[in-house]
Amino acid sequence: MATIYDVAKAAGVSAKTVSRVLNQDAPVGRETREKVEQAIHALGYVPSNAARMMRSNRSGIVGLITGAISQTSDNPELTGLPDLFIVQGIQQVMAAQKKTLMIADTAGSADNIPHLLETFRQHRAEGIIYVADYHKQIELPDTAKSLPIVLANCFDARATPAVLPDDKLGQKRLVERLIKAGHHRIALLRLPETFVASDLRFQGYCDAMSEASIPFDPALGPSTLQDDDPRQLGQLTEALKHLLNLDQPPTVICCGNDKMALRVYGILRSMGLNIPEDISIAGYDNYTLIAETLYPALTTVELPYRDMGRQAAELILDMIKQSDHPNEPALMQGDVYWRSSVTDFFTANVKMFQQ
Amino acid sequence: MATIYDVAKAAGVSAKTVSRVLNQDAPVGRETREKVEQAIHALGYVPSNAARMMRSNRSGIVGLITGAISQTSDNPELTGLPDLFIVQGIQQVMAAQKKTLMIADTAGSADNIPHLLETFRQHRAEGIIYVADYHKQIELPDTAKSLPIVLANCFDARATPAVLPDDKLGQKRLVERLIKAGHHRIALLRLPETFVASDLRFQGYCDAMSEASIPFDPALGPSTLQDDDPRQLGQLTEALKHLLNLDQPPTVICCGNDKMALRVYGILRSMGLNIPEDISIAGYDNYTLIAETLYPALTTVELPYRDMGRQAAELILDMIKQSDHPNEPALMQGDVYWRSSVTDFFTANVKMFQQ
DNA sequence: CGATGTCATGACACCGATGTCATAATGGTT
DNA sequence: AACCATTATGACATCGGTGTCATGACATCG
Repeated sequence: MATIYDVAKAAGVSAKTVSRVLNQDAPVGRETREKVEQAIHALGYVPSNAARMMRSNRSGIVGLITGAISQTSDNPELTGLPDLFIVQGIQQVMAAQKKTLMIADTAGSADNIPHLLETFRQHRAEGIIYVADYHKQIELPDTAKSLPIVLANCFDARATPAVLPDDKLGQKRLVERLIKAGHHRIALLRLPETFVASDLRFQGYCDAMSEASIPFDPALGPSTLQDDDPRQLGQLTEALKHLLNLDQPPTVICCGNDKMALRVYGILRSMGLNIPEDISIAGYDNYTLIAETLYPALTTVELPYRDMGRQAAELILDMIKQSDHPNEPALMQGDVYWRSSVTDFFTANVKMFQQ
Repeated sequence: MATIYDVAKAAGVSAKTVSRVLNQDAPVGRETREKVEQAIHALGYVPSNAARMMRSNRSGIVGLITGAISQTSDNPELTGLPDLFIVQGIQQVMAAQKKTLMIADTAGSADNIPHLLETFRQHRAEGIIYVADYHKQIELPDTAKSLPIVLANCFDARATPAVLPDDKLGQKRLVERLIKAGHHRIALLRLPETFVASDLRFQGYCDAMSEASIPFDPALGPSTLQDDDPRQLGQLTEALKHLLNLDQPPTVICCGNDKMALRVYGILRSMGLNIPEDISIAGYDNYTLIAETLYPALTTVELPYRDMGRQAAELILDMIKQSDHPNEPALMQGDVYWRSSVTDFFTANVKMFQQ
């Protein structure tokens, strides 16, 4: 590998002049510059980041940790899907700022974290972002104190700067939109309570209902499911039967997430019900693979992963520059995606009048 | 940040002795070692990778590129989902070998690649892995010649070492398993022909059929869909109607992927058909979010992403060590996941006898 | 015309590790 | 006792860049 001295010799100048050409931090004669540039090209010279870093003490590296961090063992199948969007958002900002992202995965065990941090420190990473696979509380090891750190899609008890989805507002907006479409009997199938999002979305649901002066009906509200997997199907069937057998059954069911909506589609159809003619369905996450593939396409709320990534990246860059960090987590808003799984009674009426 | 000299001073020894303690490459007196270790701990000293690298010239860094690389513009929504599993597989191997992964994304444009490579070179990455989001052919810019490089989930015309899913064998195994379950009339809804996997899986289908001496029926075989999105629903409905109206309709339909199977579920149900009582469905990808969530759960073939990642990582490490590279792409096998969306006539018979 | 300022360039030290070589002390051998 | 091998340690150069300072050549200004 060619060095700056090789280039200097080839161009007949000093190493420092080559350095100046590279960094454009001091005037260089046009003729000299061209000679140097030719030499660089001819030798295929690429400056060594390591050597640069030795003097400047600025690595330009940001560390990124994904995977398990809390002690509660997650479902390994579940992890790792949507966080990629967060990583992409982070990448965008980092690339624009000429920072380099160094990525590491806990491989499912929080025990690896200290070692990962050690590696990042060796590379003199300027800051660290930890990305969780879904909105949750975590606990960082004490080792992670010395470096600026930002949490994405998670938070801890020590008010470490965090970027979170605004689940409350998202659910509220969805329910508001449903009400605007003429729905009053709105059921909510909640995620298991172990999920932070479960309670927040329930609050959003309640807020929207009370602001529209629709009294809260316990029969519609708090159906909470226990497990995430196989047995859920039975619970879900029970919950749906319960809702459909009410004196005033709901006109729309909000599912805890798009995956649950996918299951609900299947169950309702096996009961012979059509969506949205017989009942409307909404999800949460805007997991496009599901939401857009389902027939009819699913009305849902976006989890703004890319925005969260971008925000987290900008936050960590700020913290690196000014070592000044916010106390409140940043809440990122997600849009409602209105698709054909929900009947809009007013649009329907308009159509009827037009006919 | 403390340096090795700070540690040396604190411990009352020379820097070189600290270095020896760190690297355990020469004997150090027990008492001295303990003093040094205490000093390291007290100062929170972490050796600088940059300084190390200057002497050793071994960075321990492997570069990873994800995202668009070919000129054909991909659907940005589609990209970036499953490749994370490949990245996880790579990570596992790298962590075990104490290598560090530096990740970069093309942000949807192949034009960024030269710049990414430049960055990797600056960090003196020892090799590069490029990960594609689905099995496809790509073309690397000429810049990517000097470094060892491995392609994962893609290949090029220059026989760059690659790791690919064995789509042909996967489809063959699935069809063999279907035949073993008593199916003879097996339909195949192919992916659009622009996908490399489309043809390979068709070959696998043909191989399995001919080895079982089932004559190829063009009415069942080559339904190829055009687009990936909205209009597909219409095409899919047409194709299904065509299949169901045959004199001898198929007993099972193999879908190009799990996403297509998800659509097929919806269409068939809106036609009033039950799965698998009226007709069996199989997918491809083992996209668990779909395959396990659907009711009934979907029989499908795994795309062995984690294995591919591991294989790619081992390959690049070999190439770094021995600069000896294979000419044939490594084909990774994926298992058949047998779930309840396909009727097994023999198991069914056994049950009937037992009743 | 001398003083001052800007441009263009080079010499040299330094960043923080580690490889090489030197040195001193210890213990075992002949 | 003289010699050698081994252990334990330090001095110093070096990796490849960049910061600091010095130098010479012009141009500008009062």
